[in-house]
Amino acid sequence: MRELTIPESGPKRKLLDAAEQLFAEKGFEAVSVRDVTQFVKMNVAAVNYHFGSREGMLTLVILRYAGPVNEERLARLESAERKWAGKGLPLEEIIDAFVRPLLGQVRKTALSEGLFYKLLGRIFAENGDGLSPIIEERLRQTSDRFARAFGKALPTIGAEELVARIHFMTGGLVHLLTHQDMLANGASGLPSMEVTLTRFIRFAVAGLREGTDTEVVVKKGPQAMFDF
Amino acid sequence: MRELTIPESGPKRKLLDAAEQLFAEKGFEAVSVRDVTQFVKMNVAAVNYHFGSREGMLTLVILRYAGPVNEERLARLESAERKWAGKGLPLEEIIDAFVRPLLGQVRKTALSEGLFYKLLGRIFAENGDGLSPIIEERLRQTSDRFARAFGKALPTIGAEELVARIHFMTGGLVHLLTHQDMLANGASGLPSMEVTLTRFIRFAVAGLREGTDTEVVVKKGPQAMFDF
DNA sequence: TTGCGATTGAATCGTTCGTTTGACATTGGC
DNA sequence: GCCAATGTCAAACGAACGATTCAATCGCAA
Repeated sequence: MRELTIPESGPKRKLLDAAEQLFAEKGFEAVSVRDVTQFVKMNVAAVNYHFGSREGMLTLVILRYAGPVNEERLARLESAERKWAGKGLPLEEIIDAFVRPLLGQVRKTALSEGLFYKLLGRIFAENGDGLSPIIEERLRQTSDRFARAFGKALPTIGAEELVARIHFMTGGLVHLLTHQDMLANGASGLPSMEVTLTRFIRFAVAGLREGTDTEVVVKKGPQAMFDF
Repeated sequence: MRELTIPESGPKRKLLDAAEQLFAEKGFEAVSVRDVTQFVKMNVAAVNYHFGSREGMLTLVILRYAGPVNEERLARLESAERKWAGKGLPLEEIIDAFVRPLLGQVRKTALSEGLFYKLLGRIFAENGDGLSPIIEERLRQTSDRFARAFGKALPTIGAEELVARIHFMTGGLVHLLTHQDMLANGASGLPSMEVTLTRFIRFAVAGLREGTDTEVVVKKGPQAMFDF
């Protein structure tokens, strides 16, 4: 196996750029090493020479952006916690720290905005489903850290309920990233990601904060258990 | 191409059952026709004989459950609309009509509960991304119908905002289905889907109803182009 | 029993996949 | 000029894929 550092130029960089574009367009499984090498008119063997395997290339593609995104997430969260030390950290700030770093990384790539978000969406959608252990570990660290922050900000909500709500939120975020191009509405074109994320934060804050814990006493029949 | 009706017994049924289980476990792309036929100790040619192609089999697997789910969704929505005619249809009822049919179909399959929800999640996750046109059309009909109902129930929310919020909600639902097994929490085992869906409805209602339209005046950055 | 359509079986087709090989080209230091 | 490191190249490998072929077999009405 070759080094796992991210190249700033040269043929490795060229391959990574091509791979990331194709992965974003068609998904991780739908792109072969031949697709990638032909895209930049290089030889098939180049991928295995530079990355050891297709998997190695995939790992680097993901690491190149998922890494910085997760780091910025944690940095923003800690900065916010310092700022609100003593007082309780508002829910909006946590969610903001979780989603806004997605915006920060988009300009560092040659990809179009939409494609970049799709790439990120695909990364977070798998969430350790066949991804390399390195990536999986980093994702887990981040989500654990945020889960604790959410718990502090929402002390009246039970653990099980909270886990569920966080899952709902992350699901919405993934869907938002991967289906961003479906948000276009008639006359006006696509809303900017800035606007979409702001909308998402409002949505998520409301859903997370809703009431307190859900009464989980299933009364009798399969469907008569609503009391909101 | 052979007939597109869903068999109640016989070798076609046996193949469909095997395919649906494997698709649910590993995903649509990760299962070969050889996997399916070997699973029930039939010949490789059986799939192409009975369904015309792998794609034909996949379409039937999806149609067998996505069909009834969507039909029940529409039936429940119309029933609720009749019940609340005149008065405004409450948001909870719309979402309930959208998600509860998922519960109704689970007992009609030999699959374990968890696997069945994964299957449904995979279906709705693709949402016309490579699925057969027949299925795509039905999904589109249903989501159009519900989008209109949501619009009526939330008249103060702008169209673009509403589309975004519905996307957030469906994303959460898909994630909930596919990652249901991650909702387990320490001591107590998995919460029942009944409970999880109830939680989801509360979450979604709160997010959808939140305030009115989002103020979309982006303060300084380059993208200030919204005026609804 | 005979005949016939429906089904199954083993074998094989042509493709595509990730990966490997070994020859060849390029480069920089001595 | 020479060596070794580095990179590129065409070619091929074995495995897996969906699909097809065609003979063997089955169920069952005539």
